[in-house]
Amino acid sequence: MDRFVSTFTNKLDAKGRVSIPAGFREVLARDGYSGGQSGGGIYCYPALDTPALDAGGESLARKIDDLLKGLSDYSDERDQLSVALYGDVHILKMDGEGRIVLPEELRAHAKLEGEVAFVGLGQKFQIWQPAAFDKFRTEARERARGHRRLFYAGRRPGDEEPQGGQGARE
Amino acid sequence: MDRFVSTFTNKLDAKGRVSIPAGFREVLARDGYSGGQSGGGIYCYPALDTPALDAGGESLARKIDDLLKGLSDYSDERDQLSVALYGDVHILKMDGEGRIVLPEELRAHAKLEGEVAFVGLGQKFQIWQPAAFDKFRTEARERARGHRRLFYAGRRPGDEEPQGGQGARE
DNA sequence: TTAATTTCCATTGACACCCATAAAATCCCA
DNA sequence: TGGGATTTTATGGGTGTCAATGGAAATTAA
Repeated sequence: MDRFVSTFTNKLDAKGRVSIPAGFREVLARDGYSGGQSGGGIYCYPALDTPALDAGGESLARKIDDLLKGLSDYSDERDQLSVALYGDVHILKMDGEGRIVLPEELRAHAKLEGEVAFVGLGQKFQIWQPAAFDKFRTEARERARGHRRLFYAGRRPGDEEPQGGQGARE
Repeated sequence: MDRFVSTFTNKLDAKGRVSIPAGFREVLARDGYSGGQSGGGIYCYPALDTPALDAGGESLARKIDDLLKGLSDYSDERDQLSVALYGDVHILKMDGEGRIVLPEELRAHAKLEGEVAFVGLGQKFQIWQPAAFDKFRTEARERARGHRRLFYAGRRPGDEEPQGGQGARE
C-alpha cells in the first residue's frame, strides 16, 4: 500500500495517546518516516475547513512547500497561507508501540476525546471525532453522487453501473 | 478470462469469511493482485446507490486515483470526494484458501449474512445479499424496458442496449 | 520533590495462517 | 463413452501472531 486508505477508529487514552492504524504506519514508513531526530515524524495540523486534523509524512510536507513556492515571496497571500499551513503544524513521533500523543491544541480543534477516527485520503489522512465524521461522510457521499454525473459524462448510459439490469445471472 | 462475469453465491461463515469464486480469483491475479503488503489486495467499498459492495483489483484502484487527479490539491471539494472515494474503501486480502473477511461496516451496508452473491460486472464485481439482488435485478429489468424506448429511439438499428446480451449467463 | 513525559512491559482479542474434510469438476483410460 | 481416479473448490475449525490498549517504571522538566 502506498496511500492512506480506509477508516479506522482507535481509543484515545487518558494520556492523550492513540495508536496509528498499522496500515497507516506502513505507508508512513514508505513515505520516509523516521522516528529519529534527523528527519520526519508525522506532520499534523488543524484542517482549514473542517473540525478535523490533517496528517501525513514527508510527501505531505513537500506538497505544502510546493504550494507556497507558487506564490510570490512577499505577497500577503503567501504570508497568510504560510501562517495557516505552517503555524499550527505539530511534528508528532510514534512511540515503540506505534502511538502518538495528540497535543491539547490539536485535540481541541477536532473536539477529540475517548475515540478518534483515522480517515485515509490517499496522500494524507485526517483525524476526526467519530460522530462528526459520520455526519461529514454522509454529506460527502451525497456530493459524490452528484459528481458522478461528471465522472461518467460522455459514456453511454448503462455503462459501468449495473443499473442497466441485464447483468450477469446464473 | 480477463473480466468478472456471471454470478456465484457462497457462504459467509461465523468468522465473516467468504470464498471468492475461483473464476474471479483468476481475474484478480491478472489484474495484479498481490497479497503482499506493497501492492494490492481487493478494493471494496459500499456502492453509492445500492445496498451492495463494489469490489475489484488494481485497475479499479487506479480508476479512483484518476478521478481525484483532476481536482486541485487543497480544495474542500477534493477532501470531500476523497472521503467518499478513499475513506470508505477497505483493502481485503485473501487467505490461503482464497477467502476474504468482510468487515462489519461492509456487511452492514449490504445487509449480508449467511450467503452472499458475487456479481460480475466486467472491470469490477459487486457483492449482494442474494434476495436483494434478485429483487434489484427484476426491477432493473422493468425499468430498462420502460426506458429503452427513450434511450434508443432514433438510434441505428443494431445499436441496441450497451450491455445487452453479452452479459454473461451461466 | 512534584509534575509531566517518554519508555518499557503485560494483557487481550482479532485476525492471518494452517490443516482437515466434503463436494464438485476434470481427467483419463479401459 | 462410462465411470473410477485425481484435482480443484468450498467450507469448517484450531492456533499462533501481532495490533491495540492499559498501566508501571524511568527519565526529563519545572
